[in-house]
Amino acid sequence: MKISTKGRYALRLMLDVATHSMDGPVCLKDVAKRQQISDKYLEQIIATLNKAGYVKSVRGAQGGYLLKKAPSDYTVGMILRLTEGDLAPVSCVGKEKEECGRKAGCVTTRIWQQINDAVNQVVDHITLADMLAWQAELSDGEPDNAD
Amino acid sequence: MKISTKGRYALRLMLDVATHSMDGPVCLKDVAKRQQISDKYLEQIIATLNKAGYVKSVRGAQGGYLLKKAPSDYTVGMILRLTEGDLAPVSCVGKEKEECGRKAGCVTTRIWQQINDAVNQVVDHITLADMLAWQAELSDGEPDNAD
DNA sequence: CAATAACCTATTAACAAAGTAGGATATCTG
DNA sequence: CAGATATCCTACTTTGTTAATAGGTTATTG
Repeated sequence: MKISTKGRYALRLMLDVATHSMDGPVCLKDVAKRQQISDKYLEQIIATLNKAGYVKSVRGAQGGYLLKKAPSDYTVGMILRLTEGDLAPVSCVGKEKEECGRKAGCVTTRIWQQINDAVNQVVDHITLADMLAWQAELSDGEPDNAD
Repeated sequence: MKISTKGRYALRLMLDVATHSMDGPVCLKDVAKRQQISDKYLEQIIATLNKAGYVKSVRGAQGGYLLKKAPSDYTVGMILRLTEGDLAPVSCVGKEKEECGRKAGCVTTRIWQQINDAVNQVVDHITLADMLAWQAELSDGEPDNAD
């Protein structure tokens, strides 16, 4: 039941870009430094976000990444599903249902369905904008992890 | 975010024992046949359940397993946590918290915490007794998977 | 005593997670 | 234009976990 680093890093990456893109594109080297994540690994992760059109890239010196839309347009669910794949606890529930043959008399499915619903309820109702607000409220003026 | 076969099988195993223990101990060979799971694998899983005192074993011919308490005394959460380990989506949340250093300014933790709470809310409020009721309601007289 | 079934431990095959590595391409700045 | 910066792209490796298999020992019943 763990969320992998890919999904967790993707979320921190998006949040970091959202936080620091006031003055131009945010480059991965800086994100890597602030978030303490390998920049090479971030490269792979942002590639997914880029292909999905979640960020806009600016190549070359002084380049980097920008969010394509407003922070309030990105739910945590969107970001996690893109990077993690379906968040369903088993493959016979969720978007990409895989039938298991037993479906009819299978009572455990109800549980997986409820877990799935509960998780979605959380992740689909929190946006990057919410997280930005939390951040502001927490550090209240101080920089988060900036050096 | 997947639940492994270990946890899923454990749940079906417990439910199967609960369902079929009216007339004496339930042996793994029968569970394996009904649930279409390797009996050798079930052995390992029930060992965990046995050590935790969730089931009572009866050795020798005509032996098998029985629930130690009433079905209503086993929540899905108990069974899953025993076999899967902590259900928390990340290691810095949940029972066995692992500090990650960033804790203070870490805004993503709130999300993992909320997911954790949501999942627990589901699994800690469903018991084997509930599942037995669902089963009865579904098949309504017919045997579930019995041969 | 023979069949049954729990108990115990080790091993393995397959897969995924988590990152590394090395280069090609585009763009800005001096 | 040259050089620095930073994205882009693909392949590889390492490590750990999952999901079983395998092969035996011990206890109990008929």
